[in-house]
Amino acid sequence: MSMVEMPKNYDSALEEERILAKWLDGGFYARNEGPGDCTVVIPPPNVTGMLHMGHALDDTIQDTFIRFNRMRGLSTRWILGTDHAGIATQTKVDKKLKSEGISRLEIGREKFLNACWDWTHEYGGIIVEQIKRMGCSVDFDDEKFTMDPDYARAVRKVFCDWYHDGLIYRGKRIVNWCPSCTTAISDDEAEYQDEGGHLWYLRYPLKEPVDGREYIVVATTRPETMLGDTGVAVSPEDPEKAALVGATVVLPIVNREIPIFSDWHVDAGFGTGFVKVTPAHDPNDYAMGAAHDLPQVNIFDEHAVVVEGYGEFSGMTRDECREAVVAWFEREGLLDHVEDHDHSVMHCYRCDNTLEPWLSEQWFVAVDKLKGPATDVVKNSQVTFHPERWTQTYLTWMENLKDWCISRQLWWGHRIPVFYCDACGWEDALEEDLDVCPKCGAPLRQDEDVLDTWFSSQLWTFATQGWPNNLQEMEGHHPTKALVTARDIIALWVARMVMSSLYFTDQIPFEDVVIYATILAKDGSRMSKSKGNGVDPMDLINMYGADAMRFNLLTLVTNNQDVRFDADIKDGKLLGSPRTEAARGFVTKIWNAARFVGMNLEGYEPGEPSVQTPADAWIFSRLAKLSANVTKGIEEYRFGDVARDLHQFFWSEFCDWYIELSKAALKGSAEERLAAQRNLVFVLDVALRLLHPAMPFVTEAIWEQLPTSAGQPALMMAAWPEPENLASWINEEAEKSIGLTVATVSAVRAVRARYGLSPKTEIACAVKASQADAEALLSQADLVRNLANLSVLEVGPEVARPAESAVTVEEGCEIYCDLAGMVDFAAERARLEKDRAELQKDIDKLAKKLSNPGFLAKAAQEIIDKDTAKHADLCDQLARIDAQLAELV
RNA sequence: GGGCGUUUGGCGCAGCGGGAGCGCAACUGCCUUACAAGCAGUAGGUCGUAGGUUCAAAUCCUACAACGCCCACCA
Repeated sequence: MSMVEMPKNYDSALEEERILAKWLDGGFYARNEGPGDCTVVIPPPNVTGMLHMGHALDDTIQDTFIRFNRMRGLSTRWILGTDHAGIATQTKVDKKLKSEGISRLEIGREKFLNACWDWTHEYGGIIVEQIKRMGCSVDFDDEKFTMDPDYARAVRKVFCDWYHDGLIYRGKRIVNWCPSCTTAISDDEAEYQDEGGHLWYLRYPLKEPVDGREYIVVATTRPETMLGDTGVAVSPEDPEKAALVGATVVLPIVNREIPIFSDWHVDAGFGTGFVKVTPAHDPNDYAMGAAHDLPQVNIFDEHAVVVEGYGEFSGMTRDECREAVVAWFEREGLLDHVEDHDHSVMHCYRCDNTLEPWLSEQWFVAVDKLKGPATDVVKNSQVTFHPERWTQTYLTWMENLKDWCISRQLWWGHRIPVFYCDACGWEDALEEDLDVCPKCGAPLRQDEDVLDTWFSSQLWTFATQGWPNNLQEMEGHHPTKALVTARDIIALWVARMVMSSLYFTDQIPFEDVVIYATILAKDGSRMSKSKGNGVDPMDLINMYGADAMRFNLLTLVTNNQDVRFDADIKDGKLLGSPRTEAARGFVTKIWNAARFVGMNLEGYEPGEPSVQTPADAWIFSRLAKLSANVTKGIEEYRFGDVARDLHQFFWSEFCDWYIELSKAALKGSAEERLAAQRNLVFVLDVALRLLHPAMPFVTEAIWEQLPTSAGQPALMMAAWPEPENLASWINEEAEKSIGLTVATVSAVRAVRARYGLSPKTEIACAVKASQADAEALLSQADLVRNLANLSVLEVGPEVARPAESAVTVEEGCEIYCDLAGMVDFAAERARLEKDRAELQKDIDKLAKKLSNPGFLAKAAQEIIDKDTAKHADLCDQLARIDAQLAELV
């Protein structure tokens, strides 16, 4: 296809496939060597499913940033990978197997892991294809996975080093246990949900009456846990109960004798002021139990079913047990009363089951030594958050950080590399497997648990770059430049990467953390599968093209923390997205501007751009400023501003005016035509380069047709228009001069529209302007005549106003359109009077301001000067309108 | 309970101390050979409420309201 043959509409599906193949075949996605480094790691998507709008936004931002830096010649590489997402994937695979009538427990660990790998390959492949279709220039030839052998070695080394350095320890703790997934999950993975519940007031008899009291009353939301009570606590600041401290309670049902003691955890004002203490089933009670040496009685098994030894209650689930216990108390007359009580309950973020605080043996990372350095690098701005406010989120989390439970009772994940000898009690963390005990020779047993997914993904910036075996590979490419991610994993992931990277590489993992807004549905609710209101990025690409989706997404990148995505969805099907459609309109606009240039290239010879007309000087000046704004904007991650700047320039300046202005020159002499061609090609070429990071496909498709691309491999590898190379084009006078042209043409067009005069009707126009302005305008008299369809254009300081004319006052000029015999002047009079009233209002306002002594005394001189000039200008305009009104009969 | 964000024309959003903007939608007129997914023009807002600071407030401060998010706690 040549530029002359470009079809009217850009076929995104056709071009995207072709261009993508060209980029991939060209090997352009591999590392680009150069001075300065811009290595970026993709936040690895979970292999659990398809990409959603969050990924689309995330990846668009990164790709725009990467393409920009690649064009600037930096050493760029965008590292691709996916995350095994332990619990999430295991849940999905479990479900899939269950639907086939297969149970995980039946087939065993090895076969189950094979099923997980199959799943990973299938969905990992889909995700990679989707990333490709978005135009993301990641290094597809070197895809990482958090369970790759190399990666696994890195994970294992980290575990062993921390184990031997004393940062990893094992302990019996209360953890958030999911009885359905039968695993511990971290605090960060637990979700609180408010639920309506009850407070049951239970009577616990005292062994010996105290001051005549035979029983005390405790209030609880979880009566079933009373089977595990080993104490009753009161507040130390509760004088009424002081006498009871030290007394003994006989726990109903189990007849256990338990003490009453005082502890600061207790709030005397809540319930009865007596708290039943169940150290094995509540984090606070655990702490109290530890402080007061209470036994820990575990009443639940891993499925939250009551264990043996509790008579009729054994074998009951939590809920059954609750009912039975309450019934028992009621029957025995020990149920004092019941109140409604709303409270929040922890749920598993995966299966949504109610979590059970459960005492079990788990592995932990001690964070004391890690949090200090990780706090410092953010406080001293080595790591910078964009927008800046997320710094606080990070620091607050870091400050309140508790030891991290890293073991999970799952199969899919990195198995904990701790080996035990049951014969002699030997135990160690090993980087290589060992079969027999080095001490006694007995067979060894490896820990059954796997590591939390975040334990492996915390190494993402360096374990994807050769660490620890090939430190050469990382050299110069770590720290990475930017991490672009969602705010909900600042704590889970970002913070942990900082901690581990500082510990193992002595470097921060990245310099900038870019937090993008959460994309919400049109009505402000979260997009979710269950609601069926989620937008599939692939649907958007199919409907509007990847460039349109990307551009639309970039316009959404502002300081906001949420954005509503304006898409209509019905039953999970995308009906349309007005803003993406508008973005596609922009793509089409770019395509057609290029098509115009292509249609006018006959006789073109390569050559430098040159200023022939004020319009040339003006567009070059605008282009130079655009380059500066776009460059700075991308450097500062202000993608919304960048998108708006590009749109404004290309559409409102280049297309609406420069192309229109160039039409006359294209019809001029051979020299004028050639100069115009060269200038059009030049501006289009630079504009395409500036647009390319945001809209890679359409710009590449056009650019390869441009004469300036001859002999060059691809726009994505072409040089970035550096602001300093264009700065000499900046020309304020030219911008002013085109301002006059625009004002004149607009004035005539407005007059036409106002009086319903056809664009085909020629109008005689006269402009009264200063000598300098008149000269500037006259230099483009032909253009103005053309654009406004004028029969005559008269310009000068002494031009006379035709008797029956419409007058526009703008830019210090008076623009007269001779309308003799064409219109009703009563309307013109009314319009002028309306203008006059508005002017008068502005003048009064300004006059008031300028007569305010406070303003004159305190305002900056330049503001005063500006307002004074403005006031004079408005008064001048008013005088002109008055004069015109006087002349209108 | 602590923190954060948002509130600007019908819709989606910029602006964040000196005369209220953009895109879409609306209305009017144009099929002007790059583009009707276009062009030209018009209309529409006392910038959530109430105070305060300032010569000057959409913009800064305080309180309040609505909506949303995060963290903590809830025997």
